[in-house]
Amino acid sequence: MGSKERRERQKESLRQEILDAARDLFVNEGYENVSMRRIAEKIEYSPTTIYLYFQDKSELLFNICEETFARLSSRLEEITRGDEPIQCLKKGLNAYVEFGLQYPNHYRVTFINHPTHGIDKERYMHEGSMGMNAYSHLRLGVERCVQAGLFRVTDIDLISQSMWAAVHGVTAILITKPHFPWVDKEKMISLVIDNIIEGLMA
Amino acid sequence: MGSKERRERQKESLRQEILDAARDLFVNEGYENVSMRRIAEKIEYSPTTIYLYFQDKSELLFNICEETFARLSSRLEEITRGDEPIQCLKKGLNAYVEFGLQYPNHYRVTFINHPTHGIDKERYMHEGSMGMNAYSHLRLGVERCVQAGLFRVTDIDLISQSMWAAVHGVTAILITKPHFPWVDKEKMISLVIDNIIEGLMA
DNA sequence: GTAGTATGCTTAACAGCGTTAAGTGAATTC
DNA sequence: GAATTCACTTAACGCTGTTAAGCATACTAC
Repeated sequence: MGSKERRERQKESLRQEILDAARDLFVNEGYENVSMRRIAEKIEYSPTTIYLYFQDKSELLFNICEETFARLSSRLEEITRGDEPIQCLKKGLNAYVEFGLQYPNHYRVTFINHPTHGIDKERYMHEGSMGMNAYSHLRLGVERCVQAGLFRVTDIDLISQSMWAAVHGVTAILITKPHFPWVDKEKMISLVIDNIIEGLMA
Repeated sequence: MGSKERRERQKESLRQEILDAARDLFVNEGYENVSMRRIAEKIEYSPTTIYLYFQDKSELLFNICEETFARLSSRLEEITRGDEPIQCLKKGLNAYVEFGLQYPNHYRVTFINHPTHGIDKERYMHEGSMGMNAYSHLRLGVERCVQAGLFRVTDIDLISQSMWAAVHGVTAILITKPHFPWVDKEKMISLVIDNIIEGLMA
């Protein structure tokens, strides 16, 4: 009796269809500018159908973000496999920024926008989430530099967090202020990364 | 015939009342979580009355932010009047972060949240705005360091922008991710600022 | 002093939002 | 063939920012 499995497959396929439609709209128009009704229209179902597959709008987004940040995570993993720890770290930080600029709406939602008074403050960036996964790659890169005795500071988490803050700053500000008269985006990214690492080296 | 002036004063006073109510709500609960109806309730007028004094919700916020960032600007001005250019710069950057953490909702709205597809992308941070004013103070501090020959890079705007990006990063991430297990917020702020300046010095 | 107008505010409504309760028609089970 | 389950829809709730229209009060002019 394969009918049960067939129906299972159909359900899964609609679930994916919803996710695809939502991703497309979120990425191109931004989370806040996309309504459940518009997603429903795109897949040609009624709005309420979505709620049979996802708890609410934010869960849609969460799934899409985890998926995207899994890609960042594996990208970072490749990079940090290199030999020279300082160069790896630089490349990793650079990849982080480039990734954010490549998926500004994902980045916006995951790292820039409101936890405000919401419940799901800890939905993203908790133990085991893809965002945390990416952070742990950065941490590993820092650890290697510290263990090689390359830095004047030795608190690995302190360093990692300050680096994250700095690269987040470049990424976020370039995304949220695209009309500011930036001298040269690439130069600025490099300068931030170089300075923060240069400043750490003895 | 002072009646016209009296009415003028009354209008101005209600305008302020609206602004005060809106500021209080925005700062304590966040822009997105406050409705026009709630502001109206607080001042005991009908919601539509607000529209006789302000074009829309975003204009309310804009006025409040300009007001707040004027304070940041003057705070920075005091600081950057000091003698030792590097110390001034450090203090200025520190003051920037502290200010952001002191008024997280103002900061959020002005520097963190969506321009998305809106019209008023250039409402904040344009020539003559208080945000830009604050930036120009930072720029002045950098200029003094460059002219004193203290930095290995000499492009003043490039340096200023990379510094802004870095301190924005710390500020923003501490505001938006308050539940992340930060090692020590103050230490992280210091490390970012120290590193970025250390990295620039020859 | 009264008619006419301008001012300041309110009531009612529009079009949209996320979300839920109730209902419907077809497929599956017994 | 009847009962039940399943996938989905229709209608609605309560909220949002915002606008159009209306209604008193205060001011102006004759």
